[in-house]
Amino acid sequence: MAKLKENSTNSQNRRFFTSCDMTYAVQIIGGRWKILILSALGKEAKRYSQLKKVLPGITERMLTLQLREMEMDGIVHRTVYPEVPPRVEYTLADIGRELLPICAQLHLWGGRHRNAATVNARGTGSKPESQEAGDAIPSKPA
Amino acid sequence: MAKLKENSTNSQNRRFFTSCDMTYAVQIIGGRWKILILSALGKEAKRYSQLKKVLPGITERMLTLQLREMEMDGIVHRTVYPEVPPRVEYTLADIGRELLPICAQLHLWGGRHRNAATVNARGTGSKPESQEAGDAIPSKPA
DNA sequence: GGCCATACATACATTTTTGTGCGTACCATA
DNA sequence: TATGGTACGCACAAAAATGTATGTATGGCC
Repeated sequence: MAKLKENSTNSQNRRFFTSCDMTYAVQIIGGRWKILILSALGKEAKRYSQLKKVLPGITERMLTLQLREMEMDGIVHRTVYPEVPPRVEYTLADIGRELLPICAQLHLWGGRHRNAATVNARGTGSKPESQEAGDAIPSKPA
Repeated sequence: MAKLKENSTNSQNRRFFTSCDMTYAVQIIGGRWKILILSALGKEAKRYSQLKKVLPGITERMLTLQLREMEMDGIVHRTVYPEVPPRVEYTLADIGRELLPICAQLHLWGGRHRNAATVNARGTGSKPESQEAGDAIPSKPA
């Protein structure tokens, strides 16, 4: 009960963020899995189960949710083949594909920076090994 | 009680994310305020109170937290002038400055995309007006 | 003394994100 | 009949992010 605070700072900010081009973009690639999925699909279309394999540690729920959001955001396409064991393929839309170079730059920046910054401990273990996340990361975006 | 699950998928994923260059980068610019602060500081050094003015709706707590994190991540510098009313100036570090072009691209992408995508309702109100967030957004990054 | 401003800190509450565990429809194959 | 695979859906739970409210130290000014 008490107050539902529909007009709290939180709500207002949320409204603002979707109205700012930059934060809007960050909301779309933000979160734990979005860019990884993006990169994974950057190489080629993949089906649900393939994405699961490629993304280490993602749960089915998260994969579904993220894909749904990305679909709503118009950066991936979803194609259902009404076959016997169901088959669903995910593809990058054009606007999604436009994000790939940005991902690549983030990847480069991350690499450079992590070597420079001497482990300022934001994770738990933080061994500075650059695991490449399967084929999730586009080594050559173009 | 029950289990604290130190080795839950969550923890493992967190570890993975800091070991992947790309997600590492996203963690740094991700969140509600990071890029806005980044962009704001991209133009010129600013002090705490100035940032507050420039960032619509941010709370002092959030501003402090974000700045602290960005400091730890080595993308901003913090300079304290031991004056009578305290004065603290925040500057972009070099690695922070390297993010500016990426921000600019995100900004561009966001602009293009939001015009194309016909409001798929991720926010509350979602009027497609592109507010420029004060001077937070670098219109010409170079 | 009382009030102002700055740049926070701290306890607490709420919201959002992410994860856990289980179930389902379909048909095939053993 | 039992089991297996695909691509999810759903209820619940834990964790992380964000917001609210209040306090603090300093010295100047009235």
